[in-house]
Amino acid sequence: MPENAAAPAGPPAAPRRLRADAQRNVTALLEAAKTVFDTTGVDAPAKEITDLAGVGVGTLYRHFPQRSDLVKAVVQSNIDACAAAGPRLRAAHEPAAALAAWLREYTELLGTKRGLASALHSGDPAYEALPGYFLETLTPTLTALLDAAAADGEIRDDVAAKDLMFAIAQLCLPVAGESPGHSARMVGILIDGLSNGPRRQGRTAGQ
Amino acid sequence: MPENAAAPAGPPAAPRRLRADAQRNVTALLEAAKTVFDTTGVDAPAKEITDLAGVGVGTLYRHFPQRSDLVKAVVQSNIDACAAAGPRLRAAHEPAAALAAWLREYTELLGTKRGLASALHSGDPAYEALPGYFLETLTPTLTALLDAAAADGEIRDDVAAKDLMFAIAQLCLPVAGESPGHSARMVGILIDGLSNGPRRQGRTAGQ
DNA sequence: AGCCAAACGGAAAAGCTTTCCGCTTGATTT
DNA sequence: AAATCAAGCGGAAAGCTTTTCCGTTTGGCT
Repeated sequence: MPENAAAPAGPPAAPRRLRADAQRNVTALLEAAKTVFDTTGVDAPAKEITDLAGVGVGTLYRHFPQRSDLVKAVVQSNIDACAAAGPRLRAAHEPAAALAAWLREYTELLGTKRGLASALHSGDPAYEALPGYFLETLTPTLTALLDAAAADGEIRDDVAAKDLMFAIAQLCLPVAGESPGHSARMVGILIDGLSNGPRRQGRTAGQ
Repeated sequence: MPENAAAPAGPPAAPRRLRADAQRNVTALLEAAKTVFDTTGVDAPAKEITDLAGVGVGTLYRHFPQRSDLVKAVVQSNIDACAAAGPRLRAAHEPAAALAAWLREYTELLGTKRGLASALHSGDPAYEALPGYFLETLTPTLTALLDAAAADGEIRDDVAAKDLMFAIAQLCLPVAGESPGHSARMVGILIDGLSNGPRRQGRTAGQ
């Protein structure tokens, strides 16, 4: 029963329509936070984010009452972006290629956004809802991609979206002493393993 | 002037022997931290810990220069305790029973000490060494238990310690919307699956 | 134009971690 | 047993961060 309009993947939960400048600031903050989290880490001081966004701290805390609300919003935004990539890739590529490309994007979501993994596992009650959001948002996307590729006969049809998501998540867990690209390489092999067709070289390994 | 001395499984790294009262305080702090982390969470203020331990903050920071050092020490202590349980259980029970009991202890280590999982996955460089310590310490313990039970023919002999450890760790990852006992139940099933003997009821399910 | 609630900025408050230093005390020597 | 003194202690204060507060600005509306 969300009756409010225009809140694509909003920050916390917007009960009323935001003023134009406020909406702009929220977007700027989210963007800045994404950048800073990737650069300095999730523990970066709020000041760094507000400076980059060009707003005062008061503005940050108006929209994200707690620091964790901002982290949560960024993670959700990353998840949303990954989900949105599904239809886009499907429109631009053949089913199997779209699937492979999306899985690489998903891998990157897990591997490069350190904040995501730690938020998911932190045990902090503020992030309790995230794993659920993660699954609810991404499972349909992957299911659609899998179904399309399976319908074409390009890949095996006995893999459930959720299983694949978990398996890749598992592969992306950081293991002490492995080079950074290790996870991506393993996932590449897994992706190749989905294929029904003849072995192709360089499809998932190269960029 | 021999400055090297015994440091059983000390806090950070003790280059010289501690004075008796200092040793007592370190122990008290570790004990207090364990309690507080389990109660209030890993983010509990240091004050709560020093109060419970009955020491001043200065004392805490003398022994654990950074907050993360204390967390690290507690995690290591938990790992050590789990490792120490191996020989103890082996002495007190038959091989297969000892193995099952130890795996339950290991499950508890993963499941109830929220701090461990989040420290392992946090990405904070302060905890980088922990996954390695975890494996190095627990793998030999489990290997010994497995070998003993396998030698008796009580369990299958085609399971490597590391694989089992990872599998259980995987089962213990928190999944949104599952009851708290879910992980333990699943692990119980896995443990039963190791057995070569006739199905027994209530061995791993009950407490 | 003029109104005013929404939104802003940033100073101040609150809270945590970490440092500092004068005082206390366990161990050692005499 | 007393003296000595470096190791160790406690807690006040410094340094950072997050969070609150409030006077000022401004977008949306009439």
